[in-house]
Amino acid sequence: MTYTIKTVAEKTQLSIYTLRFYDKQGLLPFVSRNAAGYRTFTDSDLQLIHTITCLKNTGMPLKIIRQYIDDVMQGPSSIAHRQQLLTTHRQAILAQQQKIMNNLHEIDFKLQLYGASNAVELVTLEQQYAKADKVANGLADPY
Amino acid sequence: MTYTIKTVAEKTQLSIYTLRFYDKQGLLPFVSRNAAGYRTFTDSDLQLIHTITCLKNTGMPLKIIRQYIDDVMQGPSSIAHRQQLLTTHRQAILAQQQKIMNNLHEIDFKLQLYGASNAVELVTLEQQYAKADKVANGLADPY
DNA sequence: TTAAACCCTCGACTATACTCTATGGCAAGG
DNA sequence: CCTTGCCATAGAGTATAGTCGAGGGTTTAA
Repeated sequence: MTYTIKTVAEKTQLSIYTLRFYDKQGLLPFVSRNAAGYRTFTDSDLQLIHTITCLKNTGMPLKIIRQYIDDVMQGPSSIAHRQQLLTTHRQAILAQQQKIMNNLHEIDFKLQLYGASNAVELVTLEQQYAKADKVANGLADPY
Repeated sequence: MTYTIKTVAEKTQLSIYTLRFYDKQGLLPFVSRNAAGYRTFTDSDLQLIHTITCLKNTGMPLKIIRQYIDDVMQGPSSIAHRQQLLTTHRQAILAQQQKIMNNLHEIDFKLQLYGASNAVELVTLEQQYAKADKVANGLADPY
């Protein structure tokens, strides 16, 4: 079974433009062409594109994804380097998740404030405090 | 207590350039200027900048952050809109976290593969499959 | 009072990741 | 055979989020 770029675009939720762009960036060296120069995708290609989107979705820059793909093209000799790339990336993901969770808690705190029965009062007070902070320092009130 | 842009940059881990850029984008309408036109930050300003980085770190585009800040400047009358913005954003964060977790599992699966005692064999096999997939479809072998 | 260290704006430049247009070749159905 | 639709490349354009340099005013400390 082989697929045209259009079919792959539908299957992967990537636009045709993006697929061609990725190819231009060296992310799809594994995609063969037919006699007419058309990209001809196989199932194993889809697997690799899936891996690429996995890495992209977790925030890996295309440059690094390219390194990983280069490793894949090189075969088993690059396993150690692939491990290094993915392990480093794994750490980055976890750190990022942690950071986001902390920030989410602060957003939840705000939501709690806005959802309180005396929200108007609290928000007004907050603004009064900010204004006072300006006035006390001889600054114009921007509110 | 007031702070210069340099001090704020140190405190917030944002560059001076970024702070000025944010101001230019309308994210810091609450920052007053002194007689010489210098930005003069108060503690309440730092609080708001903290909120901005919270939203930015969780992936909110500057355009939307600006809407939120505009709400804050408007006072208590915008509470409903702030709630709407933050609630929507909260959903987006959670969806994103879920997606990342799923992708992380796949990366972990790869790492497990590369860490297996017979990793070389498995990776070789994988590549053989991919090659066979090409050959079976009359395509050139890109590996 | 003057030099170093800051601050300002404006506008140009960079990086990343697409997105689209122009131009032209190939392919499948009527 | 020819039109419609899909494929190709090159290169320009867009969006987002900064980053920086030039030119010029301000503050501070020796």
